[in-house]
Amino acid sequence: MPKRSPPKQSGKPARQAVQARSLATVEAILEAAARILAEAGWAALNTNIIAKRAGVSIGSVYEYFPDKRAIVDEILNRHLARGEALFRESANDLNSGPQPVDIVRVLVSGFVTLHRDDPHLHQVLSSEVALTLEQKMRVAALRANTIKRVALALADHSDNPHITATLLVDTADALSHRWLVDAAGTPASEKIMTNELQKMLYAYLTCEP
Amino acid sequence: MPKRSPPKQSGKPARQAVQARSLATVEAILEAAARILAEAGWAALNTNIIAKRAGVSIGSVYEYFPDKRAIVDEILNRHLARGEALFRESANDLNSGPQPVDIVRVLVSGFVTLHRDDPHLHQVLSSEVALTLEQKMRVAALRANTIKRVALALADHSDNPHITATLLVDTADALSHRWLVDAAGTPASEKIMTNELQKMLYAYLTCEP
DNA sequence: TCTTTATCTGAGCTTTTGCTCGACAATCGG
DNA sequence: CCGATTGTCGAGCAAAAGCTCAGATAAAGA
Repeated sequence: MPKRSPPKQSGKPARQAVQARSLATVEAILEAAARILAEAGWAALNTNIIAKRAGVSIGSVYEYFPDKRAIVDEILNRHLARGEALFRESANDLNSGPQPVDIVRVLVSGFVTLHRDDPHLHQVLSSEVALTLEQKMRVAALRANTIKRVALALADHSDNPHITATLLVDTADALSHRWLVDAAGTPASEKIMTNELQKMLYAYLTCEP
Repeated sequence: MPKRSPPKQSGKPARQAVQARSLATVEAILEAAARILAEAGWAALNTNIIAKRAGVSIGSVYEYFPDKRAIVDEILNRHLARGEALFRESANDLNSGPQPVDIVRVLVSGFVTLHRDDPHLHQVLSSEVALTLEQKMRVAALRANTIKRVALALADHSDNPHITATLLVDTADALSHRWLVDAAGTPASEKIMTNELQKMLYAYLTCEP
């Protein structure tokens, strides 16, 4: 007869934390994994190291995560969730018929906020960790929604809002990513560059050829 | 007494191909590795698979490459070499006091050419394979040189050529990468987007606030 | 307090995979 | 044509890393 009721019978179901200490264990595991990734990269990440750094045993890791990938997935999911939340907040700032300056400012400051968070970790996540199909679709959906929302705000300022919005969004995302994430450690002149980025997007929006 | 003279004594020196058939073996190995990366990603790449797909034995792989990483390094080095060659060619197009339109056109078409080559492979290389410090420095140097060259051409068209050139280069690189590499398989409207990209860069260069 | 449930432990099993090595085959030089 | 050199082969070794499990400990419940 089975000795334990809830844990697992043959390698599958992960335990759901209920007591406070187990909650802390889960967080310690996630934090340890994130720090190892940020400091040493994906190649250095293994479950034994995670357990040691989190101050728990390897067994505990597998009580809460079915496998190694699930740990990284949770880190990734939390980042995506922050992006989605930030999108919802920023969308409000585009409600009352904003002018080009406002649109550009909201867009750039939004991506800067997103990319300022734990740059080393996200550098590794974006350049060393392969996303699952589901995660790729979630990223694509967030991008599509952002473009759609910006296109709406651009209705009076462009004769092809969707294309214009695509340029604005992709540029703000890619450049803030490059300066804040890829160049993490080269603080250079974040202020100057983001300011210049706004100038470029504004020029694109307002200048007639 | 040692049986073989050149091969290796204790695991280090890789053989240098001299006969035609061994040259073909090396190319087959590199091609197989590239195809596996492009089709299945870094996680699916192992030396036994590479050998099988290349139609050679695992022993042959280690005759020409000291370890697995060296195979990927060679693929990476060839791509970097193409980028550097393309830079030298394009630099010539910026010699005779080019106008903003010319500068933008050369820049965008250069990055488009670079990113059109084997998009799936390079998507994996840029999002799953960790670069060595040396490779990162080589990429940084190429970027710095490109910016410097563009800044020179901009001398008469900007009061801060270096900052302006940084925006132009990083934007052209990042956006063409996103549309041609990340979105590989979504051919969408490459023509339209790169055209719009040129419009944006041109507006930034020529419009006064 | 005593039972039950929740959580934690870590030695070690198992699988994966990078890589070696001794033998064999092809090509070349003279 | 016949050594010498270059190139090929693939079973299997060894290390790394993912993961399991039986039992110990802590908290909750009665």
